[in-house]
Formats: sequence, structure tokens, C-alpha cells
Amino acid sequence: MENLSHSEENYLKEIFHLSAQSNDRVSTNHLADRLNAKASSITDMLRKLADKELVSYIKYKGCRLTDEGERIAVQIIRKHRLWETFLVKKLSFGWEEVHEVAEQLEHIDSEKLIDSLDHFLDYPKFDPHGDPIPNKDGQIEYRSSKLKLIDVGIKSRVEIVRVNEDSLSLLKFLEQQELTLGTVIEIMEKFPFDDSVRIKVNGERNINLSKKVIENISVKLLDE
Amino acid sequence: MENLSHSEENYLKEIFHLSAQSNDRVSTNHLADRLNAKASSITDMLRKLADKELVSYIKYKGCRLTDEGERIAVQIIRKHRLWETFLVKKLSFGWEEVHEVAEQLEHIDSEKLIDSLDHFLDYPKFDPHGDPIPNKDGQIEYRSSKLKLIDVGIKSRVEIVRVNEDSLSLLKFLEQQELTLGTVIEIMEKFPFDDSVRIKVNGERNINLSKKVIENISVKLLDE
DNA sequence: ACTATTTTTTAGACATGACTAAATATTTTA
DNA sequence: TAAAATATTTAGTCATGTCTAAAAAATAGT
Ligand SMILES: [Mn+2]
Ligand SMILES: [Mn+2]
Ligand SMILES: [Mn+2]
Ligand SMILES: [Mn+2]
Repeated sequence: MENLSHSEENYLKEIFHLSAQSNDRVSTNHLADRLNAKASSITDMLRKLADKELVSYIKYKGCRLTDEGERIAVQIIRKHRLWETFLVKKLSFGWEEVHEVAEQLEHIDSEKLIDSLDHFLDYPKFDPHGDPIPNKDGQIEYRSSKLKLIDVGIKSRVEIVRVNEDSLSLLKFLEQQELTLGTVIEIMEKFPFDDSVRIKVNGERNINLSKKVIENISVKLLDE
Repeated sequence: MENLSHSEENYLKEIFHLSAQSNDRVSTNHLADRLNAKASSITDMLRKLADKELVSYIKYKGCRLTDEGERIAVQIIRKHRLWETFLVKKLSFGWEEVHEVAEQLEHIDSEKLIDSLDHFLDYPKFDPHGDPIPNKDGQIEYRSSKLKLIDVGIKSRVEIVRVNEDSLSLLKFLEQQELTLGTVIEIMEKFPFDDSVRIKVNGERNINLSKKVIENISVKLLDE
């Protein structure tokens, strides 16, 4: 309901993401790191957001979203992921190109726009990176398991369902290797000395993947 | 090329529109009026834009866009009109609902986005109000004649090709009366005492239109 | 040509969001 | 548990974009 600045919205969104990982209060430095800002700037903004009752903020103890703050954060994430989906599905963007533009588009303020877009895209459940898209009411259908490729045992067959979108170069690499969502992978061999693995892709070709790669890919187990 | 604030972009756009009407320098007060800001704010901003060589500004004499300023203004207008077209054509917005959202979308900074959108829309020549959409190179195909409905003689048959988008209520009225782009009109009678007219719409029904309405509709003559 | 009116600029202020450097709290380590 | 290291806040500054009120310039009216 409130009218927030782009900056305020980015803070809420980032607090939501960090809370999801640790479920503890989010620390000032952690936020500073993610938002590419100085800790002092974070303190200032947390005060403002606390005044607006969008976060609970305790000096030296970090912050946490209020219900209202979380509601808003989820709506911004909804917009972000719907726009990313639009860019890939309708405008033929690559999955490594969409995040930057979505960072801008997520701040457009029009409920009618986003609901129309949702309809136009036929109510997609996941964005191009496999992250769930909150619905109009803010509900998020998380995947039942959060299995990472790095934790999969040898000889298991799995399907790629999500990749961490944070690294542009990872996305480019995966695209180039044709390791997109839906790709079926079998773990052929594990190399403990550097945590890399050898995999078979779509039952066809074998390739090696480094630890850095496989810890950023989420999969689901395929039963034989 | 430069990175401009939303505010700076809005100034450039408005200077462009006002220049198109008067082709004289644009006055501080005229801008203040259109931008809903005080004259002193305009002076401040014109100084800044002059520093960036986007306008030529002469104290007490008003301003005018430089070539670079005009280039940027046209690109913003291109974005605005393409987004309006997208909203109507793809998301089923009414023509009276699009301007407000386009005011936000026009500031999204991504050349790839706007060129993809242009392609997706199949390179439209006109926006939902009949205004020409500049192409990628900034070229604008203006209509050959700028005939307004108010200047059309009795018994002439004309087609609506453009409406002034500035008034929400006018757009709603025209929509409701089914006076949309492409509608064919014949002037049946003119009433000099209030400059209103009686017209026949699509050869079917007769209605009366006030001066306020007919001075905001542009038409093209249909030869018999 | 002088005065009145209108337009525009200047001066000074405020809100926002960010920064640096210094001070203070908290946590870690020995 | 006391010093060292780390994390966080405070104090003071800056840039941006806006405003009000007062001063100055341009224009209009007699
Ligand atoms: Mn993203
Ligand atoms: Mn994503
Ligand atoms: Mn418009
Ligand atoms: Mn328009």
C-alpha cells in the first residue's frame, strides 16, 4: 500500500532473501555486503524501515521483516520473476540476460500490469532459473526437496530444476554446455580431492563439473 | 549514452513536446506548468541540463534541446509509445489506462529490451492514441496532414487517426461512445454558437460533440 | 518614458540516500 | 576475563531534486 522508493524496496527484498537462508535476524554487515553499500548506510535505512514498521530492528542485533514488510518483499519478488519469465518466454532473452533488466522492472508500480502479465504468461509457476513465482496472494510453492547436485550420490539420475542466478558467468557456462532446466544428469564418478564430478548428460555425453558448478545447481531425483 | 535520472529524462521529453508546438525557445513558466513544478526548480534543472550539453539555455530566454538532448528525448518517447502499444495489444489495457504506466516504463534502461519489444510488437508505426512511434534510429514518420476534427467542413467524410491522450476523461468518453481510431465520421451540422457539431458515426448513428471534444481529435479526409 | 505586471532568477531551506571517519558495542581468542 | 578483533552505530558531509520568499529582469500599458 505504501509508496516506497526503489532503495527501500531493494532492502526489503534482500532482507527476505537473507532471512530465507538463515532464519535468524539479518545482520547489518551481511546486508551491506549484498547491497553493495556501507554498513552505516544500512543502519540509516533500517531505522527508516523500522519507523514505517516494515522491519523489526534491534540495535546491534540486526533486523527481520514484519508481516507487512514480508508481504511487500514477496510482491517485489513476484514482479521480478514474472518479468524475467516474460523476457525469456516472449522476448527471447537468454537466462543470463534477464536479471539486470528485472532489477529495474520489479519497481514498476501497477497491480493491474503485473496481474495482466501473469495472465499473459499463463500463470507460470517458476522463473527461468527455476525459482518459484509467488502468486497474487503472495503464496510461494516451494519445491518439496532442496537437493543440490553436489549432494547427489553416485549413479543417481536427476533432473536440473533450478540454478543459482547470482553468477552471470555460471549461467553463460551452463547455457553453452546445454545444461538447462529439465536436463537429465547421471552422476558417473566423484572426485573427492576437489569435489568435482563426472556426469552423463541426457544419456549422451560425459562432462566434468567443478565443485563451484555443482553446488549451484538444484535437482530432483528421478526414480528408475 | 549518459546516465540520466528519471527527472532529467522527463524534462527532456517535455521540452521536446513543447518545442514541437511552438518551435520557439521553451519558457521556464511553460515548463513549470507542464511538469507540475515551480519555476525555480525549472531554472535549477535547466542549468544542470545545460552543463551536460543536453539543452541550450539562455537566462531569461528559455531553452531548446541540443542535438544530443533531442536524440535522448526521442528515444524516451519511443519507449513510452512502444510500452503503451504493448499494454493495449498484448495485455488488454484500455487506451485510457496506459499512459500512467508508460510514464514509469519509459525510464527502463535497456536497448535490447526496447528493440526486442519493438520486434515482438511487429514494429508498430503508431501508438494506441495514434501518435507516431520513433524507430530505433530516432526517425519519426509524422502524418502528412494535421487536420483536426474541429476544422473539418460540413458534409466531409473523415476517419479518426489520433486523439489527444492528455485527458483521461476524454479517452474514456470516446471509448464509451465507440469513437476509436479508424472510426469513420461525417459532419452533418455545425453549431456556430458553441462550436459543437452533429456527426454521423460509421454511417449509422448521429451524435453531438462539443468543441472540447472535436478540437482533440485528429482525422484524415476520405475521398469519396 | 515611466510605471505596473508578469516572468524568471537567486538565496536559503529541506528531505532523501549515500559516504567517510571516529566512537562504541559485541564477540573472539588467548 | 582482559585484550584484540570485528561489527555496528554515530557524527558530520555531500549530491540530488524540490520548495518558498525575495530580488531582478523583461514586458505591457498608459
Ligand atoms: Mn533475478
Ligand atoms: Mn530468477
Ligand atoms: Mn502517453
Ligand atoms: Mn500515446
